[in-house]
Parts: sequence; C-alpha cells; structure tokens
Amino acid sequence: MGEISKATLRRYPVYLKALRKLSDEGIRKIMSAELSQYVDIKPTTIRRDFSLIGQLGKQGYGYDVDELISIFARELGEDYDEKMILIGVGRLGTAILNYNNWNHVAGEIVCAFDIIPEKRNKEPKVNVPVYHISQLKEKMPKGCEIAILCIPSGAQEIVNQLHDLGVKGIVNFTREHFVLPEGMMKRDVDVVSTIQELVFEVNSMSR
Amino acid sequence: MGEISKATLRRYPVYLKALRKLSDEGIRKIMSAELSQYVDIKPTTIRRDFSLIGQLGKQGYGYDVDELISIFARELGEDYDEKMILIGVGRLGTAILNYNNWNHVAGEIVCAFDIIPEKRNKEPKVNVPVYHISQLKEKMPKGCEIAILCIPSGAQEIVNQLHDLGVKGIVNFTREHFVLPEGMMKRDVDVVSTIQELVFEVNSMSR
DNA sequence: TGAATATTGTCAGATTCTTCACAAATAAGA
DNA sequence: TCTTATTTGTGAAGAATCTGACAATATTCA
Repeated sequence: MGEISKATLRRYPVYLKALRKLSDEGIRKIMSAELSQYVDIKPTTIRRDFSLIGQLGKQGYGYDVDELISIFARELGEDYDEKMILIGVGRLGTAILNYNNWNHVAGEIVCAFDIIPEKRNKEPKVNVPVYHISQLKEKMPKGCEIAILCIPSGAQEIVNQLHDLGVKGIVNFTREHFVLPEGMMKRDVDVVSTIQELVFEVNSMSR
Repeated sequence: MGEISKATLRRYPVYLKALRKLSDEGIRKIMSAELSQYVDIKPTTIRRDFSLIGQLGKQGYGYDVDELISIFARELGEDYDEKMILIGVGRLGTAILNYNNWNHVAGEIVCAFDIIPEKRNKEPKVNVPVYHISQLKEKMPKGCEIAILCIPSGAQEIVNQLHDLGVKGIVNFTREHFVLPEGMMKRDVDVVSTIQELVFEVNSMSR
C-alpha cells in the first residue's frame, strides 16, 4: 500500500460511516458522483482516495457498497481487534465505556484505570475492570497500543508512563496540554475547542 | 480582518489552551520559538497565524501572554456569549451538560431537548431545563445559532428543523450520516472515527 | 457480437497551506 | 545615546492537497 496522505486518512471513516448507512437502506452499488452528494466530498477526491487502497471500482459501473464496506472495515482496523485501555473513569470516561454501538467497531476496551477504583467498580454502569492507576504496568494488556485519556489533570506523567509501556496512540479527551513523546501519535477530542472553532467560523461568516 | 484559512482557524483554540496554561504557571511573556515546543507547531506558522489577527507581538521581545489570551478569547467568541442548545439528553448529552470547566468558555447551553423530558428533568445531574423535542420552535432561545446534537438517530429531520429556525452551526456527536443544508456548518466529534483513524495510523506506521 | 454509454483511475494544473530567509523593529546593555 | 542582540512580521519558495480533464475499461442494449 502506497503512502496515504493525512488528509485522505481523515476521510476514510467518513466514507465507511456513509457506506454503512447506504447499505442499511438496501443500496448495493454506488458511483462516486452519488456518494459525493452524500458525504460532501468531490467525486474526484473520492475516486483518488479509493484508488490508493486498490482498484475498488468497475469502470462504467461504480462501486459495490458491501465490498467497499468490508475493505474499509479491514483497512480501518476493525479486524485488528485492537486492545485498548481507558484512563480516568469520571463522567466522560463512563459515558465512553458505556457507549454501546461501539464494541469491536474499532477494537475493544479491555480495562480501565482510575485513582479510586473501588468506587468505580461498584458503579453498575462500568462494565470493564477498573484498576488503580499505580497498577498500570502490571495490568496493561499484552499488545495494547492505544489508550483513551479522560483525566482532568496530570496527563504528562501518565503519557510518559504509557510511552514506556509501548503505547503508540493516545485518544486525548484531556483539556490539559502535554508534550507528546517521540514515536507516539495522538488525536484530540475536545468539545470546548470544537465549539470555539465553530462559533468563530459562524461569526466570521456573518460579518 | 483578512481571510483566515481553515487550517489556521483550527489552531487558534490550541494556542488559547496552551496560553492559559502558561499564564497559570505565571509566565507573562513568550516567544514564538518557545510556544512552538509547547504546542508542537512551527514558530513561523505561529507567527503567521498571529499576524492574521493583527500586530500582536513586539520585535526583539515576543508576545505578552495575557494580552494574547484576551485577544484570542475575544476572537474565538468567548465574549459573544453564544447561546446554545443541546439535543438528546442521554448519557453523552448529560456528560456534556455537566462538564464543568465549560461555562462561558465558548458560550452557554441555555436549554436542552429530548423525547422523554419528564424523566430527564428528574435527574439531578441535568442542570438546564429539558423540553420535549416537539417544542423546539417555541422554546428555541432568541439568537441561538449553535446546536449540539447527541441523539442516536433521526438526525436529518432535526437538522432540517434547526436550519429553518436559524441555527447556523452544529456540533455533531451523532454517528448517523445526514446532509447539511445550505448555509449551515458542522463539526463532527466522533470518538469511534477518531479511534479508527488512530488505529489505522498506528498500524500503517509499524508496517 | 459490436457500438454506444457510463464511470473509474490518474496525470497535470490549480489551489491551499507551510516554512525558509531576511528585513524591520524593538529591547537591553555599554 | 549608540550599538548589539533579539525576535517579530512577511515575501517568496516549497510542499501538500484538491480538482479538471480525459484515456482506459467495463457495462448495456440493439
């Protein structure tokens, strides 16, 4: 597989999501022009993005929806069955653990860590074992490369530990700033920043 | 104010976040090179981004942290005190409503809508009035331009209604796909897609 | 089977975004 | 006050990304 640009990478989950909906609606085949209206991405961009994975379509016909879904699902890691951990079982952490149409879509949250595991384990809504954060090293699942960070503070310290334990990717819900160690990557999920961007854009639009 | 690119726009909240932390640590002045290490964005990019707002720095000196914060806060809409609504008071919706270091950072969530408002209003954690979704039109706050969408399905219908009521921006937590009406903008906050991207990137890194 | 039609895959040009390099301007020290 | 050391702001080069155009190829229908 050739080099896939960051921009393209960000669009793959968008395609997958749209294709799943189309499939649910009983649609079996689709053309780039049609899909374009659906996802708001130009047909040419779609075709180029797809072509980076392989020859997925048939000229004069289009793409087979279910075939695309299974290819994207595989490419996006659904078949890796990635083992993940979650750190910080507060309100947001709990919401994520409970998020249901989730399991095995991108992997599985194996266990969680918190500073008050006794309390967290008593909450009926938390459906994976919660260990004390000091047990990070001993309880870390084998081959775990992804950690979801939902703690209010002290991120840097934890991130450094995770790095030493072989974690490669962080999904960051923390609003705190931290320096990313060499070789790690992260994705920020920041509701406040997202809203700020949007407010800014909406306001500059109407000026 | 000149045209500010989308890429730059996405970085403004990052700067603001970092600057707030620096200010908390008692740091009064900063140079682009220093800030760069902090936010992992090249100094030149920082300077260019800043220069689009105005002449914020002093040559041979740097930038005044608190001055930058107040400028960014204003530019990012904190002073707009944007009125927002939230739709879908499930687990995630509740987590967002409760998210505390939130209020007046990008505006205020005035009220929420759900299909079972009676139940939601009884939950002690929900701190704004919850109305039935059918009352959207009558209960919509004046001048509300931003809606936060946390419903599991039926997004398209709601989005169309919001559009008719003058909403310009959607913060979308829905995994469902919908077509964005003309003149609206949205930002997706999708944990699953985010993880998928990350898994994909981590895996293609090690291959 | 063959011609007409449709749609992909891809090259090259256009656009957007990033970064280098340096002049302009300020601060600090003698 | 004058000189030196800094650091910003920005024009222009460079990189990444997007998109128009069209050849290549499959499908469909006579």
